[in-house]
Formats: sequence, C-alpha cells, structure tokens
Amino acid sequence: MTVVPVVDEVALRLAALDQRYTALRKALVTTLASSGRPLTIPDIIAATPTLPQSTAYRNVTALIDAGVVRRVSGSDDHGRFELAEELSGHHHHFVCSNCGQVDDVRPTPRLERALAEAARAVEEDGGYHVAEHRFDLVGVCAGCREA
Amino acid sequence: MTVVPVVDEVALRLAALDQRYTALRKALVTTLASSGRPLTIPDIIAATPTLPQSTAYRNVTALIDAGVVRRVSGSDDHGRFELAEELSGHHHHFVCSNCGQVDDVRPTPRLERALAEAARAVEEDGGYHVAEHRFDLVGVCAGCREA
DNA sequence: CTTTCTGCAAACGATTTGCAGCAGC
DNA sequence: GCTGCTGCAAATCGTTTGCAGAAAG
Repeated sequence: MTVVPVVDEVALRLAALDQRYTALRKALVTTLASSGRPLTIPDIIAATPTLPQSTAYRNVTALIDAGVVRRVSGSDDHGRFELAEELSGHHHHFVCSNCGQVDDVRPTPRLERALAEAARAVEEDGGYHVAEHRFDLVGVCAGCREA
Repeated sequence: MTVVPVVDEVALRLAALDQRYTALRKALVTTLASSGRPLTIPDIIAATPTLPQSTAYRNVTALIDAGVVRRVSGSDDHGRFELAEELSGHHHHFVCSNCGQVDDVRPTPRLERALAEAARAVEEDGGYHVAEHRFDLVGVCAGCREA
C-alpha cells in the first residue's frame, strides 16, 4: 500500500534505538510492505537471493525490536513476519490448514462490528486482562484446493 | 471434564488407522484431558517423567494423525498440544504475550453469539472457504503480572 | 573514528528418524 | 507370529551467535 510513508516511519523507529537504516533493511521493509501476506525467512531470501540467512534473521529481529515488524503464527511452526499493523493497516489472516501459508484478509465493516462486540463480551464477562485479540480464518487455500 | 468417554473415542479413532492404544498413549490422553490448557512436550514429559522425548513426540504425532490431538500456536514457536474440540469441548485460548503460556477459556453465550456473526460476515462478504476460525485473547498472564 | 552491520561458519535447541528389541493383537 | 511400539542415539532443520572485516554516521 502506502510504501513511502512506511519507509520514513521505519527510519524514525530504528533511529530511536541507535539502529541504522541500511540498504538491506530498506529492501526487507519494501518486500514485506508489498507482499500482501506474512513471509517466512525462505520467502524473504527468495526475494533478495544474495541475502545470507543469518543477516535475514538478524534484520528481522532488529525490525521486531524497533516495533516495525511482527511475528505471526500459522498452523505449522515456521516463523512468518509482516509489518506492524500501524504501518500496514488493520487486517486478519487466512491460514491454509494444508500448506500453512497465511494470506492477509481486509476486514469488512460488518466483520469489524461483530468482532468489536466479541471483544466487549470478553472484557465485560471474562475478567481477563485482554490487551488484544486474534481472529484468524482457517481453511484450504486456492493453491491447495486445486492440487 | 468427561474423561471416560474420551478414552473410548480415542480407542476407536486409533483402531481406524491400525494404531494401538497403549498404556503410554492412554496416559498422554489423560494428561491432556485433565490439564485445562495446551501442553508443550516438556509439560507432557514432566507429567510422566519416565517417558523419553522421542516417544512423546511420536505419540503426539500418532494422536494428531488419528484426529484426537490438535497442535495450537501460542506467541512463541513451541508446539503446544491439546485434545481435539470434539473431545474436550469448544473453547478459546488466552495467550500470555510475555511467557507464551496458553490457557483454555470457556466461552460465554454473548461471546459465541458475536463470533457466530463474525464468521457469517466472513463467509457472506469475504468469498473465502472458511472451515473454522480462531479467536484467541492475548494479554499478560497472572504469573507474569506479579513478577 | 567509533559503533553498528554484514557474512561466514560453528553452535544450538526443538523435533525427526534408523535401528534393534519388546509388546499388542 | 506378524505388525506396530518403544528407547536409545544419531541426524536434521530452523534459528542464533562469535568473530573479523566493511560500512554508516
């Protein structure tokens, strides 16, 4: 989506931690910003084939520490990474129960209304200190359905 | 909860795959049925200290194949395992964003009503083939809050 | 110049697998 | 008795880390 403002915001957040905004980190942010889904480390390396694994891991970690990137969990236990919602916009995830791939899902007003009520129900009835909630959809993705 | 019927159902599902319902597997199912939260492999071994890791992993895998056990993802990427909902009853999860531990949360009618509407919104507006959805609560658990 | 980043290779921890003997049916 | 399970040890896979040189500010 809005890639240019994202890049500026990232620069600020990194600077706040005495971190540099190097060419590799710019490439990583751009890759995540334009992917439309959370990426695994192999995905990220595929997008920048010269990038060594260790650097990919270290840069992802640095961006997580800066609050720019978030780790999401799919159905398998492989790390998947996306931009923080403040940078990419609010969305949900569609998780393929077959291959584990995760796609972004833009919410509809009707869905958000229902989820807001669900969150209220939890807060008022549950007695939990709930900071946030995750609502993921699970099914079989298009790629797996035709195979 | 209802441990005895669970045990019978597990026997049937294992038999359908030419799998045996051994003493170790009974112990594993009982452990999961009475835990009130998804367990990691270390948790499982702590409950049956003579159990070797490799056997724990193999039995968990066998029970997943039989549809008796389900892997759930917390905030970290460590496998956590619980009985399938058909055996344990419908529930949600409270995930501690600090230590990663996951607790079961019994739903309230109001919450379920809101979530049913959310699921309907996804099906009718989204065009996804949604088989199930996950609604997890995220916050800091009691143990971490006092520390 | 000083501090952080990069790339390589080695280390690490969780999970998996090969194999020989034991157990369920 | 045949087939599947167990336990050990070794292998594997994703991820992390130590170090020496290159790059950013």
